[in-house]
Amino acid sequence: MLEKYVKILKNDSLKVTPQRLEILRFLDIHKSHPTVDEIYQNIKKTNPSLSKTTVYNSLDVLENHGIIQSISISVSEKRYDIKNQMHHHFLCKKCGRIIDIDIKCPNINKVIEQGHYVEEVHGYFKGTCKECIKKGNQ
Amino acid sequence: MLEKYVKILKNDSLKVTPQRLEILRFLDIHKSHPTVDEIYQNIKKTNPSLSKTTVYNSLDVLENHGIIQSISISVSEKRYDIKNQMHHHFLCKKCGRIIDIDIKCPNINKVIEQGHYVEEVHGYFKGTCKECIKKGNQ
DNA sequence: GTTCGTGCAAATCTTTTGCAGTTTC
DNA sequence: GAAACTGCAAAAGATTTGCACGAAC
Repeated sequence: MLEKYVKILKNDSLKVTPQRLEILRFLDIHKSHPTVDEIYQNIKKTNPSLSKTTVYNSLDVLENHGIIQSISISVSEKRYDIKNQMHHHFLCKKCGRIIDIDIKCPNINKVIEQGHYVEEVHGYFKGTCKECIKKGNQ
Repeated sequence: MLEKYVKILKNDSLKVTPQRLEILRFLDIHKSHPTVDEIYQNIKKTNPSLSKTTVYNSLDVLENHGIIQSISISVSEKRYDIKNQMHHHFLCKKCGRIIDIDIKCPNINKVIEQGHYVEEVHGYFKGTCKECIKKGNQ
């Protein structure tokens, strides 16, 4: 898995550092849309010298190169996600989880018709997730 | 126009204060999706005693009662918007404007089919707006 | 008169900046 | 060896909290 990211970093002429690889590995394994602090705290366990500044720097660089994306689904902090095939997000207001929604890009053609050039589409849905409904979680 | 909002506040058994009315009036007139600070600075001009805490408090209350909505289209601060009929948002990466997009709710049925209960849908599009394309704004 | 809202100051939390030292290529 | 990256400490920016006073009903 790491070879894939080594290749991606090199292709973008970014330096391959252990910190960047750990962040990418973490995002690849944990599809939980973690916050900056969650990423930092977890990687710090095995790399105690890690600094939060590096996490911020790396996430910025990786996002600018389109390798990861940030999700700002109106919770206090930003969350991050590996940018694989296009998908959207559902925020459960009951349990707070953010769930991937794999549907086609919503009416993008209508926006293009209006004359704008569209590079990104983010669909954010909010409500109560399937599991919370089952559990009767109010 | 203010009568409309007096009625809405009373219906929700919220107290009708000049601060809340001014905030609602500001959001109703300026469809520019202002930040907390923009709202604060503008209303302060005519109501010098206004405090930013009150702006935060009022926006929270109004959002929780579904009268306004916040937009977190991955710019640093939250932005606010009167919640009228469903619409989505386009962020121009060149000029920074947020433009209302009046299209039908993107594939919401697909999400409902997956078993979730959907209350809100926010479509965020990013790219270059019509005007910036015309101007050749890079 | 009671409840709710406002405004101030201080605190908290997230993110950014400047810079010296280190690593990558 | 040059350019890029890391990590620390300090700064900045946004938002929240506690609380006394004031306004709304």
